[in-house]
Amino acid sequence: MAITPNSFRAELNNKGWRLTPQREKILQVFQTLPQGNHLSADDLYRFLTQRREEISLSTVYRTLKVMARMGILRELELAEGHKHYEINTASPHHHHHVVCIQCNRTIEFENDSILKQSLKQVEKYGWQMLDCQLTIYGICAEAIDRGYPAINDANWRCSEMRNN
Amino acid sequence: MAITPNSFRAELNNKGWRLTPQREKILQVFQTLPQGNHLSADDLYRFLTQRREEISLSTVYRTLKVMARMGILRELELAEGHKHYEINTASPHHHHHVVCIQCNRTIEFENDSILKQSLKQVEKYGWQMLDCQLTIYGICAEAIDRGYPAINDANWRCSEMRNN
DNA sequence: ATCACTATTGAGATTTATTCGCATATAAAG
DNA sequence: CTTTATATGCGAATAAATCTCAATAGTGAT
Repeated sequence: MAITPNSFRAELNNKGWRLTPQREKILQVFQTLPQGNHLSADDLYRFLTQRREEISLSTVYRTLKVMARMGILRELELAEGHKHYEINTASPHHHHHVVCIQCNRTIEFENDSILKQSLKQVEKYGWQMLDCQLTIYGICAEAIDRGYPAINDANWRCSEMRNN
Repeated sequence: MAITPNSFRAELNNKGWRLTPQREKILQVFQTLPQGNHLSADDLYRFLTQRREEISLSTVYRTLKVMARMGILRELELAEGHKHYEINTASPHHHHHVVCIQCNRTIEFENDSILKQSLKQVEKYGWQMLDCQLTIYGICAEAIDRGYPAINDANWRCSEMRNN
């Protein structure tokens, strides 16, 4: 099931696109990235150039976009103001994020039921799913201690949970 | 439960901030926005200036940020390259998005169980939730017809759903 | 293997969204 | 009414991402 250079080439060619050394390198980086790490375009560019790989920043951006469109990478919108990317694995390693908007800390968690519900949702419309991301924005315990109480507290009770 | 100018002021003052005419106007715009609409900073700026309201683009950006941090607005990351904002209502009108990465079309859907699961998740860590967003990226039926098959098709079967 | 075709690359300029700096204005609290 | 710190407006400054275009190089066909 895991993508290989050859299946990557096949998928690219299938759309009239090409496998280049740059694209292969980028795939390789993401595949060897420890579980839970994600890179920005700039992170990736620095990483590759430090390894003396020949690649330009433009190509990094272009390749990230292509791979996200193919569903190979997940484009994450955390709280830093720029995008991060990681390998888009299907269940069981598919995960979601909790982000503290005060300190930018992120926690990952897995939840297969969200994946299932998402799939059901898109199939209802006849779409194809590339990725689904549940991102929870909140305030971490430490930030609360430092005096950042959120206001919306009581609002976040589902109707069902409210009457108790 | 709905926020009023007065409760808005109270929440702002509570943090040492102020209710200004600009902030009140912005709240009002979002509150009267038809369900399902979302605005970019620029949309909002144009809308207000067309109504001859006195406000600067900087203030629009600043206010959107403040209100998102307070949990009053949801900051949406759809597929257009810039952020969109909408009122952040709790259940039952809380909704999520399906986005076509080819044509940028978005569909909303409601799902209370996602809200509940998110809440459970953050409480586990002792955090406060401001917002949770499930965003599903995919390819709409029309785009598939026009020849944009996604590659990841078979990957998106949960282990459970695979063996049938 | 070679060819022709067209996608891709690299480098730098450019665009677009968003933030910043600072002087002025103005809510809020006493 | 005064004080004080926050908020505003304007334009300049950043930062991320995209575009331009000539040169390069995968691909499929011959």
